[in-house]
Amino acid sequence: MATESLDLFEESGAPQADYVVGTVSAVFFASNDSFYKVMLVKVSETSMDWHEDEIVVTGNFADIKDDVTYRFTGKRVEHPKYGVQFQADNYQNETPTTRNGVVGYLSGDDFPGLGKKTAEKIVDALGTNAIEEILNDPAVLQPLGLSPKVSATLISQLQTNNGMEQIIIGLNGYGFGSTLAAAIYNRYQEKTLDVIHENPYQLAEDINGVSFRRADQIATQLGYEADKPERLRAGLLQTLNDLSVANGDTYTTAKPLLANALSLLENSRNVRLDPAKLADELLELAKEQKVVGDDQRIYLKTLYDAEWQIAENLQRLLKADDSPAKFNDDAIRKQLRIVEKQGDIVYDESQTAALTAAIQAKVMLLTGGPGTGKTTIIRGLVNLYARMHEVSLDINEYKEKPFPILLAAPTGRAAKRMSESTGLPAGTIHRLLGLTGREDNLDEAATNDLEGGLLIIDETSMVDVYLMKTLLRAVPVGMQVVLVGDKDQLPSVGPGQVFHDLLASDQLQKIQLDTIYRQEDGSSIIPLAHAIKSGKLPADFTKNQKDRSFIACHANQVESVIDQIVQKAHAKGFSASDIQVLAPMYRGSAGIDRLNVVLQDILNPKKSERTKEVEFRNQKFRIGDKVLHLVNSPENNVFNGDIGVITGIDLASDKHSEVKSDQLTIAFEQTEVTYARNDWNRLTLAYCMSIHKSQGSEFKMVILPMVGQYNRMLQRNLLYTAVTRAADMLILLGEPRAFEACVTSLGVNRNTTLTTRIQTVLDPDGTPAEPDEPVETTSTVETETPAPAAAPTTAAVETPEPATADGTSTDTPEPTTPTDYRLTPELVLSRKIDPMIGMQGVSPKQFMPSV
DNA sequence: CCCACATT
Repeated sequence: MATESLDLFEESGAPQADYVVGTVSAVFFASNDSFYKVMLVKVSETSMDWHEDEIVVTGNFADIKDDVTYRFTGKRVEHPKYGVQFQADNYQNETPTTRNGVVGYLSGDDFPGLGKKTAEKIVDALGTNAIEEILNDPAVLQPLGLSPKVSATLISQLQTNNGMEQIIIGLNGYGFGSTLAAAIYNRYQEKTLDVIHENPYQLAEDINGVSFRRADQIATQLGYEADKPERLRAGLLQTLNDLSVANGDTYTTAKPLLANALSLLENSRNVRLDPAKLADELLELAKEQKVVGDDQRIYLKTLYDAEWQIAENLQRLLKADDSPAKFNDDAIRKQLRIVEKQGDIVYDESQTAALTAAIQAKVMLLTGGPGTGKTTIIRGLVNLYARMHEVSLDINEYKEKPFPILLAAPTGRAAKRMSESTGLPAGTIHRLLGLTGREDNLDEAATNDLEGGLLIIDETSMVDVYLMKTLLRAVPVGMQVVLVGDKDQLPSVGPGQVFHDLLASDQLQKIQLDTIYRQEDGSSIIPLAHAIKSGKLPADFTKNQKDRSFIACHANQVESVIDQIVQKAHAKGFSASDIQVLAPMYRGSAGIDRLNVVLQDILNPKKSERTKEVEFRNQKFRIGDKVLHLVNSPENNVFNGDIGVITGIDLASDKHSEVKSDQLTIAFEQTEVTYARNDWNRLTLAYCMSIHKSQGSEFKMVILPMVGQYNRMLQRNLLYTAVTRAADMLILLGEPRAFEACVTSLGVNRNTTLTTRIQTVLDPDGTPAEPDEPVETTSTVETETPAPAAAPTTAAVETPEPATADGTSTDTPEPTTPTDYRLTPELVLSRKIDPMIGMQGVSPKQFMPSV
């Protein structure tokens, strides 16, 4: 057999990769949901300067056998915790090609009943490529007179060993590249090709990254007819996903769903389909429990359940008798004074009220804009908790037992900030729960049970419904939960607007922080932010202020105006790290990519022909460039969104170079990291960055262009987020109409029903609010918190009337069980519920695009 | 059109 190369994974971008040849003597770790493995390899040959027998090899490997010799290619890395490792990006089965090798392989453990003698006989007859010969045509064994049993074992074992390769070849035939092929194989294993033949649309349903259209192309190859029910259902699911999840909504309605699905199904095959059949398949999906209809709304089942489960888990935590220890206010104040003394801080009345409420609450929402002291409250709460409960905050004392306070955030960066501000360990929510971030289905994913007394989540506005459901499910009764966030920031990447909806439900205790502590009086940036929040630009918007100015220009002038501003600022002593240009999108003449090129030329020009420079994906990197790190690398203490400066470029082609591949060295605030060329996709120029990426950072001077070109990005919370990144100076430029468009178009406009679910579960007697006409919901919240003028107001601590702050809400009747709303097959079949899920009085004809 | 999460 020829050397087997799975060639399944991304090939190395490095000019020359190192290699290690050897056998796997132990597997230290094998991921459940990917091919990732950490293995100990007995080295027989290597290109590296390595004098030990064994080395730890990491990477993605499929079918590792302990008696097979592999050739791993990749690079040597230094893991901060585990020392030297070999990071393989490719590997091959070094299948024997010599006579002895083949004989050894065939007489090995893989082939029971086949001894050395028989193996020699086979090789003598068929040659050193005997394995390939047998696989091509098992009949070649016949003349050898092997026992039928031995011969059958031999053939089937060889086929199994090569099955994976066959499947990968099959997947390649359908046009799947290495990454997707690995994901598909991982999901179906040896059944992969059967699944695809049976129903190619299964791929679209199960595999992230396979769309309906992709599956439909395969189905066409396989001769699937256009009106097959599987096809119609797949089109409906894809459309449901496009209309809800992709927009951040948790549901859609029948009319757009059927109309869009019909056009998707018809256009991708250029056929006409019967809308009635499509409506039938929608009902079928409901019976299969893949979608749920509720009133006029249609949900993906997982999203429907997630909303209910968030509400139910909140109820579980709030209703529990196991209430947090009761303290009297005097005792709290006494301890608070000690905390103040130790922290060299004085809490004002609103902060004292906030801390006093939070220390006793089962579930507490804490919201406020930038500079309103959320971090101060978190730090104070941690210390107050330790004093009230007489627990130590020294993690060294918790070698055996769990730390009583859990701190987590949805992003690595926010977690790092949390850890820095409290001096306590903090991590991502995923890590807290033991999730890998690649789970197909958070329902099936096993999560850690949380232990401890207090859980604080920061940046809660970035948590989507799936993650919130999974998080709350893991919280034990009696653990206090404090959710901190800024409801006016950008919503989560995933579906829902959980933090907004929790606040809007009015069923949970909340603290609204309004007092601005961070900026001195006379600032006009914070009042601007508040004006934006309330939906209008201030009258002085275009007038220049001490800390803010506006320059009107058209999209094609943005480049030159920014050029001039930055030249001046640079001359005045602002460094590249002080100045941050923010923009909503990458493309276009006023997009991030273009502006980065312009800014790089001003702030870090190529000074001479000899200036070192490397090129990567249309970007040039030079020493001194400001760059953005795009993924989490906790082992280096560098996180998605961190900004650094290139301090070194080492070219492999340099005469004196000691490196084997080109390397960049980047200095971050606390650490310096070296990147081989393979890792450069983790970097991008950062003179201009997306507003989304800037969330959670602050800059001395923010330069913010806004033009009609950004069209659908022009939203209120986007502008709010950008403006609130500026600590000292804000320079706005562009088209006044674009800024107007931002404030008038509501950022928070996702269609969700979480608010209603919470109200139903926590306050079943209350007036059932009709869900969640987004405009109404938002205005409700805003009237509660009248946008303050520049004058600071106090924090409002609200305890909802029917809620359970004192843990004695036993008079609350049992909540209406959500099951009543669910469209189960039983209900459909028993005709207790009209299965037409909100389509009453609507004939499918109405969904037809008018021809 | 923008966006997060991970493994010994």
